[in-house]
Amino acid sequence: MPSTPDPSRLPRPSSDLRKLAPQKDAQRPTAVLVVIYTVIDGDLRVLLIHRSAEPYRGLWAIPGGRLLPGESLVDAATRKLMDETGLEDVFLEQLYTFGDLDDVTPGGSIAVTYFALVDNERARLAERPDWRPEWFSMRELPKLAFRNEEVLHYALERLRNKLEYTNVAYSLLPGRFTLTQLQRVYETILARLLDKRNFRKRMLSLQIIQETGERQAEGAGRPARLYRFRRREPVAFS
Amino acid sequence: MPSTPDPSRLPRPSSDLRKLAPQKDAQRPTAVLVVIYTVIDGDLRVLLIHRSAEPYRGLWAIPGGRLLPGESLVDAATRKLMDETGLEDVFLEQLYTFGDLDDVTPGGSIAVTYFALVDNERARLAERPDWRPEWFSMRELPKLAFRNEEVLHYALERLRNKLEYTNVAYSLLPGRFTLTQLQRVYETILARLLDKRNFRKRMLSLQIIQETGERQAEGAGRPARLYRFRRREPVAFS
DNA sequence: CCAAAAGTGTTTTCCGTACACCCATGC
DNA sequence: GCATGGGTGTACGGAAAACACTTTTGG
Repeated sequence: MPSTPDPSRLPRPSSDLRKLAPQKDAQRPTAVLVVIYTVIDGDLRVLLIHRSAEPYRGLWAIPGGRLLPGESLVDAATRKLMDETGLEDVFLEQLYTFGDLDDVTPGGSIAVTYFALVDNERARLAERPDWRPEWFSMRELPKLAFRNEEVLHYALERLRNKLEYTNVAYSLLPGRFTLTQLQRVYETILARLLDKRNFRKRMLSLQIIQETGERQAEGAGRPARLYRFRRREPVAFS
Repeated sequence: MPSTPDPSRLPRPSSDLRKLAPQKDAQRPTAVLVVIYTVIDGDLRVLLIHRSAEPYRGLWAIPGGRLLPGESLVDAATRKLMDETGLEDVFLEQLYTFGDLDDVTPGGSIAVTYFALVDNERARLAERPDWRPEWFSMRELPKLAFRNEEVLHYALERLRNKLEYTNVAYSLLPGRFTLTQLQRVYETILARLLDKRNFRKRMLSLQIIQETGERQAEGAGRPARLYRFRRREPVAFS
């Protein structure tokens, strides 16, 4: 964006700068990355892409790519998410913009990162021989390209925060779910056990979920009530 | 950043794209903007630059500019802050990355925004006839360029949040200050009155400030004790 | 002595946490 | 009838919120 130029520092003729570093640096390349999380088997997992070419061939990376002409940032993130999971109406939020991930491109590049939460049951991973997507447990990450560890850990921190004071979990669960399922999701992401009674009390008092009237039996044991989120869009508490 | 290319959607020969929209869009120009807040006379103010050239000549805009070759994002923000205020060791944090502010540059541009908090007493605004900087009350903003209103309101929201659970106020006050001064800063930013006793109890119990042993009398009235922040760097509570 | 600003405690309410047993169903 | 998972209430402690008067100084 042009915005305000920089006429303050005096002894810096902009023509000189232009000569030293033309387009290349003034227009550093920009990519959009999307950290996609899901919960499978009580395990927080992240979608990574197997790199089939240099740089970092053979390592794994957060899905992402360049902006298309005329495409907005969030549209690019939405498109990547759709490409990789087939999903669209899920939680997706800008995370952070990194200027220091890329140690390969001369002059560096800029990565605008987003993070998304998907219900594993609904996600359909793209099937391709190269640039293959795969879910990885956050507890056993493979070797990553482009300092992507940093992005993943930052995203996890944000996810944990969001979980505490918003209803983002809606995006990790099917339309109807039991309170135990919901609690498992929370426990998985927060990496600690929660008290069943306190958890239920809190979820119900926050008014973010409601009973459906339906029940679901799984194997032995008393059938569980099914609930749904009142709103399937981000809502912050208090 | 190159990261994972996008080999998923098949019928899109990249050579065609290149023809339709060459460098221009694949490397959309990037600027760094810095929202700089201060508190003057119980008023939250923001530093704006008077635009001396098109586009949006005569309107006011958030200070910002292009990245220099090899410069990191935070370095660019730090440099802008220094250029405009002469200050360096103040609170500065990335805010958000906007892709939709610029309705002038063909193909758009990307604005990575930061926000900073400065002590008005220490700030020395750049003196220049053109691109003149000036403090504006957030309650009486002038006509702004580039949808900058959106950025300012988002920044204010973040500032209010940060104020509640971090010590960022250190960056808005001189090294020594009275509890009443501190309370005024909080009230100004939060736009509501606070209870003196509860405020003091909280500030002291959080252990973020400490007595200096000094006192300060201003006009009539009992002299106030002077305090300082224990740490002049961002710290989150609890 | 009076105006002006600093400083100080107690009570109540609310929320988070700790904690253990009964209920409904399948096999 | 027993194993399995679902479902429930109460007591405690700490933090936030409400609320009014005394103290110290300058003029």
